[in-house]
Amino acid sequence: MSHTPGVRQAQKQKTRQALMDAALGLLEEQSLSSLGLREVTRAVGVAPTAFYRHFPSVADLGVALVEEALGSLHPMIRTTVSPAEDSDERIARAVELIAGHVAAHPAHVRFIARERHGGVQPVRDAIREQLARFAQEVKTELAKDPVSAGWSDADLLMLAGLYVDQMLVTGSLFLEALEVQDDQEAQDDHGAQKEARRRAADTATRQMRLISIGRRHWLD
Amino acid sequence: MSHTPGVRQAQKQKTRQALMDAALGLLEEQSLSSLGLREVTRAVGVAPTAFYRHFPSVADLGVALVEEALGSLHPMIRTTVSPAEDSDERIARAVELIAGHVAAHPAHVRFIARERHGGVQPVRDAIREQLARFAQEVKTELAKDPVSAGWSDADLLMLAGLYVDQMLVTGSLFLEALEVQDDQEAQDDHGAQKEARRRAADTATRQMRLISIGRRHWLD
DNA sequence: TGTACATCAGTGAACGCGCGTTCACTGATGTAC
DNA sequence: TGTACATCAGTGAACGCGCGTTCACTGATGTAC
Repeated sequence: MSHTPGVRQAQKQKTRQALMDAALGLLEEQSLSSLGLREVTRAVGVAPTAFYRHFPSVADLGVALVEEALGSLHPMIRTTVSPAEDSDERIARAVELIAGHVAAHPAHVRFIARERHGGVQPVRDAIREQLARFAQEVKTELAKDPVSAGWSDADLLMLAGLYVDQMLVTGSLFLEALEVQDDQEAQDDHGAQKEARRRAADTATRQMRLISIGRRHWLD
Repeated sequence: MSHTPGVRQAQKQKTRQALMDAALGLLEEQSLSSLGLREVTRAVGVAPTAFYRHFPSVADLGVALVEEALGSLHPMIRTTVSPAEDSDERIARAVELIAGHVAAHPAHVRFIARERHGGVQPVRDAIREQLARFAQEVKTELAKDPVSAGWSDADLLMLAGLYVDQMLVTGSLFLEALEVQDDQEAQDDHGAQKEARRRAADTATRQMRLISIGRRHWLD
């Protein structure tokens, strides 16, 4: 190859990803500010000192995790909020999308919920920045909707923020529903977890519907 | 005195409170799962072993802090949500009340925001329980309002949950506004912090107003 | 294609340090008579 | 009121342990010619 080494870089990237994956796993039951560097390297199976080849500190690994957890969500936001024919249908689609994302990446969602107000400032800042970007993107989509005719910029951003916060609240709600199964350890076979998930979806749907109604009558 | 010792119990209570106060102070810049027992006793000026006379572990101190932070808020909730003449006036009162509470007890508010999804399960559980109580109390007050005529129980609880979540979102918003001052270190004397607080109040007011509008048109 | 040198991801020993917890103790406060 | 004994909040020494970070190293991969 011309200039990109190949094998060596690929192996490095693999180890780096293994460190992030191991950290994310360990963070299911503790917060970043108590996560140890040795804990992470032990879980991966490399020497503690290898950590420094990839991150200056655990906090920097945390910032990388924020990017991984939220970076890929921007395109999804765009398509979800964009104007649709029926409001109820769009809400149902958004709730299902959040439910699916939480089911597919529970550890990422938990990490963001936990560290958004957590004890590590660079990570809090990275999350705040990503959420602000989300709000701007949602605002841009909302502005395209005919329903937003006559809305001030400040009001559009206010509503976008409400949607972003509500997205996180809904994510946490589904996360709690996922934890129901762990509690009962398969002794109840007709699905208390499914029931919890259904109730979470129901609550989230109604809340979004109420916000949507408020939106339609905002300029009355 | 008859059966209550007095001096000894009072001194014990004083030390216990000092431990809680010191912990709350230390928790401004870290999360509970990384707070050390020795750190807390050092801040108070007692021997590490004295800690065990008051709490079995740091997690139990955390649960006591949840009680301290949220226990006294229940009466406030009741009077704030209860039916009022004018909706906008009630919203303004609620936002001011939250702003005042955050200004008076920032460390308590930060602690709740941080540990609600934090790494210490007993503390998460204690917070969840208190918030569920809030939701029930809000629901009871909402039910008394003529606006709620025809609402199902599930819808009332859904709205109560939305209000409780919004209360926490607003609290966090004011908390962020408080941190603006620290960043600039008095080099800007015409109050960037006051401006941030005003914008937080403005956003919170508009969001609550939108929810309130959605509420009024829920049964349309 | 083959060789000689450079790079650098991962190693392993070593360090000083603060941690949580144990234990027997002390001495002021509380209780019984 | 005075005395003798019980209680118990706070002490201080000691322990074994895992932590983050340093350093010189090794050996596979990459590069120059």
